[in-house]
Amino acid sequence: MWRKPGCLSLALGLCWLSRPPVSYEPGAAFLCSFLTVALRRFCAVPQRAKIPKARWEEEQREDGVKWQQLEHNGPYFAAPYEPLPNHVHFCYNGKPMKLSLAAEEIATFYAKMLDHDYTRKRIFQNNFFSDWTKEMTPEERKKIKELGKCNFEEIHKHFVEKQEARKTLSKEEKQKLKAEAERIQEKYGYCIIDGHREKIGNFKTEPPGLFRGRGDHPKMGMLKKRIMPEDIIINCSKDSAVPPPPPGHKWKEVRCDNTVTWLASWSENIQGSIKYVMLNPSSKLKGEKDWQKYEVARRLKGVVSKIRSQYRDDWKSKEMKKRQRSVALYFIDKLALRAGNEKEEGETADTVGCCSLRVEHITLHSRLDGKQNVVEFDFLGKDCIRYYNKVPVEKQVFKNLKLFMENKDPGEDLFDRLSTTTLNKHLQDLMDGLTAKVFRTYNASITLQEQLEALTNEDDNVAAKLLSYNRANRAVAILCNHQRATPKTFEKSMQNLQAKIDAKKDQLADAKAELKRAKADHKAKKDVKSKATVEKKRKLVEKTEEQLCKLNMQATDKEENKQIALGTSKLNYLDPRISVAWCKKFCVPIEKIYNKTQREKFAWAIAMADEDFEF
DNA sequence: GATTCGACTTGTCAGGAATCAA
DNA sequence: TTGATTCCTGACAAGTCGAATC
Repeated sequence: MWRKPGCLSLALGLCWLSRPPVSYEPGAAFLCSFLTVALRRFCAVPQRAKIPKARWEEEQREDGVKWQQLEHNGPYFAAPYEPLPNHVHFCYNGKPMKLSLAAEEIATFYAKMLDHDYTRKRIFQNNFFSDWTKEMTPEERKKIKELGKCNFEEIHKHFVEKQEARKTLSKEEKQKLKAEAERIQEKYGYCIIDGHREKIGNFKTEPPGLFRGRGDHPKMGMLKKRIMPEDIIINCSKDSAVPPPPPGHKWKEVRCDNTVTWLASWSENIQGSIKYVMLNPSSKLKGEKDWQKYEVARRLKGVVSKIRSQYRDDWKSKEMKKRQRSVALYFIDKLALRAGNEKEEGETADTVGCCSLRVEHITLHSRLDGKQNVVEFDFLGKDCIRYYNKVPVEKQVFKNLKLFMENKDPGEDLFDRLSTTTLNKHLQDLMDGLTAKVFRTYNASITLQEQLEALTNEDDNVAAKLLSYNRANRAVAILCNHQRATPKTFEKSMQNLQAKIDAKKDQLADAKAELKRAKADHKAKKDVKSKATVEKKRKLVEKTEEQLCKLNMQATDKEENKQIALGTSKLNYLDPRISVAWCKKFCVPIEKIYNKTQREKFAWAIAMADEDFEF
């Protein structure tokens, strides 16, 4: 049996299958191969004995091997350091001091950030000064002893002026810069993968600078070193031309590993982690992965009630380990908390997720605001974004939490018998491919679908439907705790919008008065001309009413969106097929909800989902 | 079973491009 | 045309999670 969404995919897929890769057009070839894989993976796959050998082999490759051919031009390197002009001075203890090139370059990194909050933080200052002195000459080190005596003002001013000068460039000069950027993009920004030309996501190496860790990151201000060709590992296919390193340099390594998706990589010096050059989200490879992710979440839909009833049973388990696991899973499911991996102390900011919650992060209230068994969460999550929530929970969960907290210090782990590894192993046993983060994807997508169902009114105009869509999206963003700081210009732009609304109201009142007059005129004259005037005025009233309605919708949307960021959930958690289906069903142009880049990323969903799609 | 490493996704933010209003 | 505002994009930090290693 073919699954329902697969039927359409089948038709589209067979259509595209006949197109060879060389006749590539971004959308077309993408869908061709995309739908081929889809047909195999998510529809009922024919038995081994019934499919040709070549196809069977291709299927076997899917899980391990990602590509057969990969060609690219390597990464694009940051421009070399340009020394400061002679008239720009660094001053120490009130006196100008000429720095060595290496020390001067690092001083410019700090100088550029002078008006940023970072340079007012003690950790940032200390880390910077410590790393800076390491790069100084012995003479400089001898002389420069205190950051407080360093004056970077002139250097800062120099860069501000440089930036201003860029803004005032002539049209021709701007065109020239644009053309150069396009040339670089054209040369380094694309690769050939299995016969298809694909856009690369980040083809430039990260320039040197000062590390901007978020929150109270203990390493903020440390020097991020310049990446050289000798640091780069190139990944390309054996039979393709190896990209030439910049003259006078060589690559660290050239390898051919087609089980991975990166084109180049290097190790960064702050945390010792690896950075990668990868494909753009619009690429077939990324699209396939995105699709797989949502299919796993859709499979969870089929087993979630069973999983929920099991973890409820486990709340009463005799094994402490099971109890902790079941309560943690309940939080992950109900509150869309992240898994919460262990982190090395002192290496990063102190943030937590579900499994790494500590006793100090929750407060239990038997009664609060008229509700029973309330858990108050207060902790810093990813990127040091505060998670604060008061949640009434089932009595057994409340009892368990009391038990988990017994005889523990505030700094101790709430779930001391649990780790993300053991939790995920358990989830894997419940459903193939299930991990903690799948719950976030599942709950986000199902919430969007349910909210759209509840909020959309078929008879509304497009503006009202969009407000409903954004409200549904907002419900998900709140669930996932995607907060943002109120934009600095919020109040002003709200005032501007209100002024527009007031002006439109006046306009409407005028239009209505004119219509009234025209009606009276027509009543007296009863001729064709006056009748036409009435129609004209009536249309004007209708148009103005519609415009006013649209402005009101915008104002409501803006106000409700003040502290919520919709982008992250839209890009990473909401199955795009839900949105595509909604657009088709309610005749809303897709451009109203996805911009160009988003449409490219979700090309697979736009081609695949019809109005009946159900997550 | 704990730890580390590698590969990937998710998330925020700054700055430039595009759009709008005067 | 210009300056203000909004939107979009790229940069890059910070997560997740599986595999390798001890």
